[in-house]
Amino acid sequence: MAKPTKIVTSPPAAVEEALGRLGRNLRTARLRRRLPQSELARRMGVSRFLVADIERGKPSTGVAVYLGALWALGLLGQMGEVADPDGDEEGKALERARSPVRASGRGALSDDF
Amino acid sequence: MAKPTKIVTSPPAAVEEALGRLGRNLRTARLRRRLPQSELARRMGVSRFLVADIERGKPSTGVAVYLGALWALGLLGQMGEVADPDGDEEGKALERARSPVRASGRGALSDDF
DNA sequence: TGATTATGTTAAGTCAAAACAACATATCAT
DNA sequence: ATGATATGTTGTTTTGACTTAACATAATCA
Repeated sequence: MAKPTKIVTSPPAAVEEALGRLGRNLRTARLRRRLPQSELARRMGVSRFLVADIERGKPSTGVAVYLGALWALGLLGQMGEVADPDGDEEGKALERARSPVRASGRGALSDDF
Repeated sequence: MAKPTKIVTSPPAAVEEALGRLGRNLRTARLRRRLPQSELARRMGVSRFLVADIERGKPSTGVAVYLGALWALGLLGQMGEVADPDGDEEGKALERARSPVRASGRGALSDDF
């Protein structure tokens, strides 16, 4: 990661908490499936140390490692809702406030780039 | 990241897809809040380039950066359900199959370490 | 229109993420 | 108890993630 990124070296408490819980959840899911870290690591194509890292909620580890674990455990689907625009009530409210009338329900705000 | 981690350099399609959607969702949420990348970056304590990276769904970027963005956008709460043991039907089924009778509902499988 | 702002792009330097090996210590069978 | 398996720990090496800076190119607005 190089030049100490503050958010990674010492993340906000809420982020650390979320990371810790995610790690514990991954561990629980793995144990339920009776997979050793090494076997899950093999399926993901990484070393067993990375699996240990994510189960500890290590902040600096790449997202793809976390998502890869979810994928290998058959739990990736749950990521779909995470920042889903449809569930972002605050964001929708802000948008409504800007253009109160418009929008027939889909694809307001073109965010293609 | 060092020695090219396969799952990070070329993740499974499902992971890449999930990452892409997450990135687009983050972008949508930011735009709705009328925040430039630089301002979101400032609140997260990182450079604006990192924000651009996660909106593109870059796999090698640290989890904490993604979660930090969710946090700065007020969307971190949605992470709580991600690998939640209660929602892991397959895992619960496996556990039930191992100890068919037990379990009064809570905290089967001690996963403290 | 021109001025301001937002985002993309490139380059160079720093430093820690990740792999690997080797050993220590659980944990689980038998 | 013994043996096998799973996880933690330490140290070394490599290389790419992240930063800053400077410039290019939209996009937005008075």
